[in-house]
Amino acid sequence: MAKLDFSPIADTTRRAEIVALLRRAILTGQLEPGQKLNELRISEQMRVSRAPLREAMRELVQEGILTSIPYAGTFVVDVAAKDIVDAYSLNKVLDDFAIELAWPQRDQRFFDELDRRHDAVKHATRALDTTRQIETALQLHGLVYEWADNSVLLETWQRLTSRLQMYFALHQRARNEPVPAEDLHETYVALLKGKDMRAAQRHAREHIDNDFEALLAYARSLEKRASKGA
Amino acid sequence: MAKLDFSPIADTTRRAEIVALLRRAILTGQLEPGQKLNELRISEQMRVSRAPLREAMRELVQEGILTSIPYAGTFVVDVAAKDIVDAYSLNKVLDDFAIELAWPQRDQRFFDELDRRHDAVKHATRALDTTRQIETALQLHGLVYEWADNSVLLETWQRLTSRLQMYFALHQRARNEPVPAEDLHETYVALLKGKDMRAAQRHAREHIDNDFEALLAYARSLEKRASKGA
DNA sequence: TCTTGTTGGATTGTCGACAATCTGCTTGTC
DNA sequence: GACAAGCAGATTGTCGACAATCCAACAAGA
Repeated sequence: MAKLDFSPIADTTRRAEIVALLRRAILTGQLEPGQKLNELRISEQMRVSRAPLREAMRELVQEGILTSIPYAGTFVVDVAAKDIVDAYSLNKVLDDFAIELAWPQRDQRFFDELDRRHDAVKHATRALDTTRQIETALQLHGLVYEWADNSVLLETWQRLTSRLQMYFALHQRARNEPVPAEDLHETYVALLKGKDMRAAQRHAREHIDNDFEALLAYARSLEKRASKGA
Repeated sequence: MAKLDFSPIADTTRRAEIVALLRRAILTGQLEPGQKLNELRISEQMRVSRAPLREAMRELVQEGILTSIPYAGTFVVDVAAKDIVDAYSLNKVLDDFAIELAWPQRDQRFFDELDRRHDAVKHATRALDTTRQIETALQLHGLVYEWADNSVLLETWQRLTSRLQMYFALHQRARNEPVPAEDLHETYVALLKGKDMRAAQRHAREHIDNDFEALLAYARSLEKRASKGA
């Protein structure tokens, strides 16, 4: 018999597709923070009834990218500078842990996948596709989590990723400048292939700090604007 | 004007109440792992239509204590030994981080609340109310997370707590033995009041390891039973 | 006997309509 | 003009019914 791995077939429910559509819209910044989601309008646009739409929204509320106030509406979460600080400081701790767990598990498949994802980042960078660049960069960093073989950790990371992606997307849209042509992940990938785990962890922390500084500045500007508006 | 803090008024939607009811049933072990939730039956029992029930179930799926398979049903999550190991190893890392963040924030209110929650544990222990004992013990440990002033960390802890509570409840129900009369949290509370943060962190890790050993033994027995049944 | 197709019942997914609630405006009163 | 009461429109929450899907039992054929 031929050796062939079938992957699970596509999601068949409307609900799942709606979740994917909404998530994408939020994470790419098409839906802005604080914006209200009108159920009737969205359900008509998607040619779907409100039932599966509402169920999808409940999922995204629990995922942390929507918030719901009974009888008032469901909104895209507001991004405060504090949230970004919180997410990043936790991310540092988790990255440390993930690298530690994944380290002894590294194998040829890990290295191959590392290169594949790194290539994806480089490709998106060359294509000046910022949205895709953010997505692929996060997927690159997610590899150690997938290899850590800890389902709860992976799940936690995925939740965190949603927010980070949203923050990055907003940041990029706001600055609206060309993406950095140089490749910031070269060292990260090299260290993950190397023999010094501590060095890899240290680099990850610093790498995170770099991204973080730029994002935080943006977050602060957001808050200033908000307080002026109020 | 009198200084008075009003707490938010009760949840007004059926959905929220259903979520609370189901969560409680799952976390106390009234609904067993792997058990299927029949929508029609539950909605009739609760005298509620399926719409809010389904929305509530979506929330609990995202919360990680239910799993859903399209057109097949929604089930209470199965507990595998690996899951418990994963949850506990992550919990250790998070506890470390939480204590570190909360440490400089400790104030009189913190110490008062620490004592209050400790008393609650002791009370539940004396009353031989195992369910309540688990609940209060987790709330005691949650205090450092609340004081850490990191919303993402707190949220992560709360998700983790659901599972831990479920594991503990199942463990207790399975063993069905009287709860330990002695108080295991005395040292923990004392160290959190003291001056040596490292010592507190170390103790938390060891404390976790203790609970973990007992739980893991139970989890292994669960798996044995499952493989026999299959 | 094993495999394959069919069929009926049960359950989940989706829909359209109705009820409950909120919000902003208008109206009336002082 | 200021303020409270009440009304109208819009939106969310809930309901009951229908459609799509799955599963187990059974039948038919090799």
